[in-house]
Amino acid sequence: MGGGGMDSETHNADNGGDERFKSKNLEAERRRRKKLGDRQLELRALVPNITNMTKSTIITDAITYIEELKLTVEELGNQLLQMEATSVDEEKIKLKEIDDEKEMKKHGIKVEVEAEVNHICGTKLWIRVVFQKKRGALTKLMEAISLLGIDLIDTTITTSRGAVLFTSFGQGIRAGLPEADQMRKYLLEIIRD
Amino acid sequence: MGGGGMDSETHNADNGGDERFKSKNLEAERRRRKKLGDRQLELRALVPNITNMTKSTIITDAITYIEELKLTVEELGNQLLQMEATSVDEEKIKLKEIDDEKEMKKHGIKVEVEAEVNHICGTKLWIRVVFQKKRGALTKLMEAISLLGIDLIDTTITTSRGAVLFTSFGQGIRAGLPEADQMRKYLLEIIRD
DNA sequence: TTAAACACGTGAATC
DNA sequence: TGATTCACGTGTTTA
Repeated sequence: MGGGGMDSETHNADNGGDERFKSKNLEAERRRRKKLGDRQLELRALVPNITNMTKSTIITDAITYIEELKLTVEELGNQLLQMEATSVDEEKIKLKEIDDEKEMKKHGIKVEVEAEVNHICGTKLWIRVVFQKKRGALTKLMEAISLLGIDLIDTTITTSRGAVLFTSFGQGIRAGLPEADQMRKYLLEIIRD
Repeated sequence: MGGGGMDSETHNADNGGDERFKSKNLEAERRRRKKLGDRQLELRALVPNITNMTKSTIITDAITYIEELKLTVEELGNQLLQMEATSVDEEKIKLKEIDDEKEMKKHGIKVEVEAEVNHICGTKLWIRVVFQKKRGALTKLMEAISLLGIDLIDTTITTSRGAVLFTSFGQGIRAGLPEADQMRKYLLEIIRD
């Protein structure tokens, strides 16, 4: 930590222990340097990727760090935008489902799920299911019916005011078809989820 | 732009017009200052919110800017994480779709396939599919239609002599409904596989 | 030793 | 004016 450029040759032998000249801004300049040094230290502490301790490199590292952060922000923003764009449809669907639910309630359809299974003759049967419209519900219902071993001969599906009416005439393909009431309860469970 | 702290009192009258002393590192120090100044300028150019042109404030502004960027990155990351968490279902659906496709190929419906998709008005459309009866085929078809973003308003399914006639009146729930012919080909692929 | 980095005190400039 | 900032040349330290 060397002394400054203050002229060291003009040593004052005549002035004794007194100070030589003392610029007015000497102390102020010291404060300024101190402050600046502190700032640089703070900046250095904030930047993670430090290549060197020198003053120039601190600033350089800070620059590269800022650029990295900017890039990261941009990338994240893009990803988020893309995500939002793709999930807009999902949101719409959900909103539509809510609308369906509200509409259904508005029209006083209180019965959430209703199922009826009737044997007709032999393995022939008749199914009627009423439920609130919901994504995947119909597919699950048909899958369940298929798993019960029922072949759908003639089916009508009608959607109205957020409700779905499923009516079908079918036939069991296996010998041991379950009881009607059992099937009904099973289908109810499926639809109720 | 004043001259430096070089001792001005030790003025050399004897050396005439020649340079006075010229420290060895004078030029190097000039280069160093130049470089440092350039870095600071670069940093200043990179930071948008500049409160003051002074050297200290440039660094201060850079610090606050970095902190802002960090915060922004964190926020965006959290949002993205949340979004990804909510869109996991979407991924699951897609994976399930692939699985179902494989399973469908295992079951296989190879003959007698016919599909027709007609736009009616806006997102409303009419679908007709004829195919050979096979276990699970109907379920897959309905799931495919659901995946296309089509709400089935009114549907009739009739089975006769091993063939299935599927007729439906539906409506797209998403904005970007594919072209009729495209959907037709998609349904054909689903059924044929 | 050389070369680079640094802190210092100072004069000038800016507000 | 007075307070503050800056660039400069220098001596010293460090690698």
